[in-house]
Amino acid sequence: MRKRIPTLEMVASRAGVSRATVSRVVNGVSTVAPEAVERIQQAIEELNYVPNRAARSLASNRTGAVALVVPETTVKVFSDPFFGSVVQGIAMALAETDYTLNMIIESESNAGKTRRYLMGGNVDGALIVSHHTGDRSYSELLEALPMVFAGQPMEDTTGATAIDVDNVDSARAAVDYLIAHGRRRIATITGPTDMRPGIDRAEGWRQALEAAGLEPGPRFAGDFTLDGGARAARELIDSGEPFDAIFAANDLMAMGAYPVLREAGLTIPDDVAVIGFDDSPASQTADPPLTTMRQPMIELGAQMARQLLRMMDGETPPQLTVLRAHLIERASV
Amino acid sequence: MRKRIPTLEMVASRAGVSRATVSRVVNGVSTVAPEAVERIQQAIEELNYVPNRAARSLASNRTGAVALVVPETTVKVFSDPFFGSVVQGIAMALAETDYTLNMIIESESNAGKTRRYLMGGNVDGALIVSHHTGDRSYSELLEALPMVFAGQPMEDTTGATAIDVDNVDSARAAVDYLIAHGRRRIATITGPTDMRPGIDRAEGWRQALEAAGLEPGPRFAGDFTLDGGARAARELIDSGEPFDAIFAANDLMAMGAYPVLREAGLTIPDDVAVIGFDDSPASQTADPPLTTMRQPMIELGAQMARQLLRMMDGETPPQLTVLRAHLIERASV
DNA sequence: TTGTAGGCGTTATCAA
DNA sequence: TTGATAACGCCTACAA
Repeated sequence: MRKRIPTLEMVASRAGVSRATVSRVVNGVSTVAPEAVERIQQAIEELNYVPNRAARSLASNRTGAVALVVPETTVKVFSDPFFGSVVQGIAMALAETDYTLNMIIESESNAGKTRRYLMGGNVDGALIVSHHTGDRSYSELLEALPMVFAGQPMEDTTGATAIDVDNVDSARAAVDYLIAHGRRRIATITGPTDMRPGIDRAEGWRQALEAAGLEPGPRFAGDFTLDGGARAARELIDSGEPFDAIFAANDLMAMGAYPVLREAGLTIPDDVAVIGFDDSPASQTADPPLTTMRQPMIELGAQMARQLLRMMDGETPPQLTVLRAHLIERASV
Repeated sequence: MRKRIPTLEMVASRAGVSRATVSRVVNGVSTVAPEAVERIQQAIEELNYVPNRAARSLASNRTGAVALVVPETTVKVFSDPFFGSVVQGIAMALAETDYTLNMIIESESNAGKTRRYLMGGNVDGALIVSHHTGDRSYSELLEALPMVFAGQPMEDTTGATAIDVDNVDSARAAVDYLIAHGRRRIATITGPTDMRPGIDRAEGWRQALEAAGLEPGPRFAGDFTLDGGARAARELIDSGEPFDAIFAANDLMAMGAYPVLREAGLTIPDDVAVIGFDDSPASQTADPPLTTMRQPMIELGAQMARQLLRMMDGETPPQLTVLRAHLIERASV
C-alpha cells in the first residue's frame, strides 16, 4: 500500500499552527514569526512534505508549468542538433526557476489536442519550436497565453514574440569569409525555397557577392538533405559553369557534395572551397572537416525561456530578438 | 482581459443538467441518456469547454502526466541519436493516450528537485533515461511510483523495470557478420570497462570468436570517443599483431580508427574490415560508409512507455525486456 | 502575526 | 438515469 502523502494540514497540526501559517511559510511570505517558521520547517522536514501541485494550481490559478511544443516532424529528426540544443538552452534557463517543462508533441492525429492542452489551463506559457508557426490556430492562442516562438514565422503572425537567428546576415558572413580567402566564383546550394532559412541564406549569399562587386555565381536548389546536396553538386558540375567555392545552406548538403566533387577530380579546398551551415556533428568527421556557421542554439533556447518568464511576469518583451551565427573554421576552405 | 474559461458548471446549466451528469459525459460513462449526451456535447462545443486538469487531478488523485527524467549530461549531448530516438518512441506511444509528458532535467544543482517533483504527486509514473540509475534516491521512489528505466542498471536495483538492448547478443551478431565475410583475425576496440555497454559488447565479441573456434584477436580499450578510437587503433597497429578486421564498440571509435588505418597504408575494407555500433549519423557520411549495428531506439522508447502504461494500470510487467540491435550493411566490411 | 472560512473545478458516493 | 453533496489540498481575503 502506498504511504499516505503528507498534507499542509498535517504539517500544521504537527507544528501547532493553522494551515494558513504553514502556507505562508511554504510560499515565503515574510509575515511569520521566526520561531513559528522554525517549527514549521522542522515539521515539513520530518514529514517530508511536498506541496501538491494540483491543489496549489487550482487555488492560485497558476500552474508553474510551461509547455514545450514540438512538431512531430521535429521529433522524427530529433537528433537534429538544432532542436536538441534549443531544448538544452530552454531547460537550463528553466532549471533555475520552479517552472516545469511539459513537452507536447504536435502531429496530424492530435491537432486539436495541442490547442486544448494549451487552452485547458495546463500551463502558464508556451514555447513553440514548430514550423507550423503561421497557423491561425496559434493566433487565437496568442491572446490567451504568453508564447514565444523559435524562429521567425513565415507569415507575420501579429503579436508573436520570436527569437531567431539572422540567416541573411550569417550567410553573408560565410560568403564574406570565402571572399576573404580569395574565392571569386562562389556557387551556392540553397535550401528549399519555401522555408525561411532556405530563402534567407540564399539572400545572404546574394548580398555578399553584390557587396563585394562580384557577379552572382551559379545557384542550385537542394532540400537540406545529403542526397539533395549531391544532386545539386552534380547539376552544378554538369552546368559547366566555373566555380571555386560552394556555400551550402546546410552541412548535410555540403557533405553530400563532397564525393561528387571528388569524383569530378576536384580537391577540397584546393580546387573548390566548401562552407556549410549548422555545425552538425558529422561536419567534424568529414574529410576534410567542414568549415561551417554555427548557430547559437543554446543561447536561442535560453532567450526563449527568459522572454517567456518575463511575459508570464506581465512584461511585454520585444517582438523579435535576433541572434547571429558564428564561423567555425575547419579545413574545407 | 482574458476571457473567462468555461467550467463544468457552465456547461451543466446551459444543458440543463447537473454537473455530475456533465462529468459523466466528459468521462465517457455510459449511464447517461443519449438525449442528454447530445445536449451536453453541444453545450461543450458551443462553450468550447476544456476540463481543468488541476481540478480533475485534485479530485481524482491522478494527474494524467508522466515524467521523463533526463540527466543533464544527456541533455548536453542531446543530439545524441540514442536519446532523441528513445524520446521519439516514448512520445509516439504516449501520443495515442491522454497522458502528457513532463520533461525534467536532472542536474547537480537540482538533485532534490527531481525527487520532490516525483514525490509531489505531479505525475502518475516516470520514465528514467538516466545513468545514475543505481542511485538509492530512486529505490525509495520505486515503491511510491511506477517507473521504467532505459538500459539495465549496473547495480541490480531491486524491483526496477527496465528495457534494454542486448549488447552481448548484438555484438556477437556484428562479429559473426565479420566471420561470415571471411575475416579470421578480428580485433576489437572496446568501450570503457566501467560501463555496461562497454563490458557487454566486448563480451559479445569474445563469445562470437569462441563459438567460431577462432582465437581471440587483439583487444584495445577506447572510451567511446573519436580520439579514443584513433589512439586504440594506433596501439593496435604498433602492437604488430596481425588482424583483418576491427569490431569497434561504437561508431565514433570506428571512425576515429579510419585515418590511422589509412596512414598505416591499410585500405578499408580490403585490408581490414571495420564494423561499428550505434549507426550514428556520421557513419553514413564516413568514407567508406560504416557498417554498423543499429539499436532499436524508437522501439525501446515505445516499449518503455507501454510498460509504464501497464504499470499505471496496476499490472506488473516483466522486470527486464531485452531488444536486439540489427545490422546496417554499408561499405566498410 | 495569526486564524477563520470560503472557494478553486472536478470526481465520486449516495440516494432518489 | 440523475442529482445532491462532500471531498480533494491549497490559497487568500478578511478579521482578530
